[in-house]
Amino acid sequence: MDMDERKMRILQAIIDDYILTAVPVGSRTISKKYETSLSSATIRNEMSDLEELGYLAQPHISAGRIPSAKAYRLYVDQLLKNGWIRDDSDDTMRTYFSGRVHQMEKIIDQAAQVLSTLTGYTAVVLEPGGQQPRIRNIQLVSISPETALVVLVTDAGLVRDNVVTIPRGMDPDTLYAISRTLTEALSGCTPAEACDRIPVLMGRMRENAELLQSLGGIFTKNREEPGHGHVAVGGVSNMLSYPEYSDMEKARNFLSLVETRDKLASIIAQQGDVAFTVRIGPENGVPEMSDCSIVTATYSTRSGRQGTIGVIGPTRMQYSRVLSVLGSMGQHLSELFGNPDEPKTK
Amino acid sequence: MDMDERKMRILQAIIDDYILTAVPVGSRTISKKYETSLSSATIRNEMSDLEELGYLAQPHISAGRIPSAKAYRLYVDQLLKNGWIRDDSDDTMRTYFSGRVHQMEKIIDQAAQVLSTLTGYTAVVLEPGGQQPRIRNIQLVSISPETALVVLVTDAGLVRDNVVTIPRGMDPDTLYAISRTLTEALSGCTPAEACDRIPVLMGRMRENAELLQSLGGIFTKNREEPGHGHVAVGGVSNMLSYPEYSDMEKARNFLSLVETRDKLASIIAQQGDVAFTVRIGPENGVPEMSDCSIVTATYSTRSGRQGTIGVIGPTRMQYSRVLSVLGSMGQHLSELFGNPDEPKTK
DNA sequence: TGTTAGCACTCGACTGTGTTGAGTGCTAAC
DNA sequence: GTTAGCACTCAACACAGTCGAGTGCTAACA
Repeated sequence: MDMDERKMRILQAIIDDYILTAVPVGSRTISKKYETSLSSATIRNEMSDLEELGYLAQPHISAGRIPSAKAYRLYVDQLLKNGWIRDDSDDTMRTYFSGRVHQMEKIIDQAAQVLSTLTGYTAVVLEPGGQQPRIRNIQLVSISPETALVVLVTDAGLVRDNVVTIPRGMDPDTLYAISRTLTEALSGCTPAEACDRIPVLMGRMRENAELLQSLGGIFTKNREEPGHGHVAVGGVSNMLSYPEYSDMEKARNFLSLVETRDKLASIIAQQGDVAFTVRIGPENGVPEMSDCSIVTATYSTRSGRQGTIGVIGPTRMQYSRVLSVLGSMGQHLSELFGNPDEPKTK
Repeated sequence: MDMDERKMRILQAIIDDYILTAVPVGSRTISKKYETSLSSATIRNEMSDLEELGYLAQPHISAGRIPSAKAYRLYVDQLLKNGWIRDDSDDTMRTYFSGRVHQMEKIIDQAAQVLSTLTGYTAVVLEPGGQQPRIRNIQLVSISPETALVVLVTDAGLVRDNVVTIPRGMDPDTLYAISRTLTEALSGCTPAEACDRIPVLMGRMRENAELLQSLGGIFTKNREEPGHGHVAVGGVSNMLSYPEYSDMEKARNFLSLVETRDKLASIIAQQGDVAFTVRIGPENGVPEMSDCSIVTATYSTRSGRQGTIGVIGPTRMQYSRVLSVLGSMGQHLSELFGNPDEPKTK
């Protein structure tokens, strides 16, 4: 027994209907709404075949069929092959971003917000990560007679601030001089490399050994932290409106998973550099999410670092819409981070 | 009819039992578990009186009584008057904070996490706000030939970064010189004041007019933003485990309220400078939270700016525990922000 | 050989009916 | 003022019956 074109059409109809209603779909429904030229009995036979092939499942004997993960996989693969429909959301995307925000974190927050309202599911946006960021500038800014803030500018525009103690009474000019020396010595390095160069610098700047030590600590910390950076989440409450989450226990598990950002980030983080990743149900490997699908896409910054955007929804999510919205958003973010417009000074 | 001491004891017992079980409590329960010297009939009479006084309510005629908001109010007022019990969590508090983190945002995130696990409810921590922050230092850090990052250090240690365009080819030393001038001119100002001084500076630094204009934009933006700063939330999933949220619609409303951080912040933000605020049920004025209680406390930074920490739970929350934990946390945070230890350089 | 009509069967969802038990209010006695 | 007793109420639960959507199978038809 093989998949012929008609079986394909029927499967498609079942998936479409199930995505819409979340109710097991029966043969009569298909025969009346989709394949009007065929009787329900014929559909029944075909459905029986489809079940044998593993594309359909029956919750119980006297209910309709629901698509299996395998069916969704087929569906999505076809969708990706044929090119998803790019809808108008691409044009309207920019209208969702209020004004011109230049802080990466804010943009990411907003992106998650927009994604979730546009899709109706839960959205996650990850700050660009991947390869180690490269230091571009180091500045020591005094904040009290004894402490200074270390501002680390990396090529992602990302700022990591940390406090170090400085010798009492060190004046701003000295701080600046040190900052310049440090920047010259370490710009272009990853935190890990910077850490290795500290001993070398120690020799050159003997008088500030203590300070350098502190800096070393900061670099190691940055290296150790897998650091998914900022993780923005939006539309968590959306999930509760889907019948698959009427079970409180499930909802709770989902929620607490989403709350632990680190875990969430490592689930979403996309490996490889394909445009889209679609993980359906059990494919995502997270037991708490065995009946969720995760769709991710990437965006990239000017310096080539990659960020991930993702949508989490029930397995019966509207894949085509989600893919389209994610595509647009990815492109939009890439633009936004790729060639930053001059700030709006009003 | 008046509240006598026995009525008080019975009311107390009812509240205690209801907080524990969330089940309407009947006269027999009280007579057996709390007031063993009285028969259920006597309790019944007293309960009838208490209902007339507005302290108890009956969900339906043949069920036990549940405490009204007024009862909780009495209960909490007494609790506050007698001084809440400081439990050991004060000592153990610091063990919950992993290592020594120096980034305010991280600390706040962790605080929300700790508060929610310690209480079992939803916790919210607000960055210090209140009066306008005062500028302490301004640094321009170049990030590309044409753009610079404006690092604003305020007395809260808070960093707000924004990007401005700079004249092409401006070298770091010039940037530093400008930074120094700016710092000297504006340190001690609030963003609003700084904004007003821009025109004056314009005269002095004619060659950098454009840059100053951009800075002005940043200041106004900071002024306009009511800016509750960072809002950390923890333990949202906790709420789903309480029977009062078994109703999906309610849970959804709660969740989406918590998701809109701005709204949440303005609800939590505590006015006045009392140590604790307890808003019970309808008292909090938020329709979506009419059956939640909100308990808040404050902490303060070295510079006297105030932040708020809060716990949101069902009306029948364990007020004494929550108050105690909030008290400890407030003190701990104040310590943390008040006299920052030297960073751990490993 | 594929399609269709018909029929028996299954089973979840819903409905209506008791039954139970926790709880109350009231009254009368202590 | 306290308590025992009694009638009453009402949510929760269990049980049985009905309904309807859906299936599988068989036989007839093109």
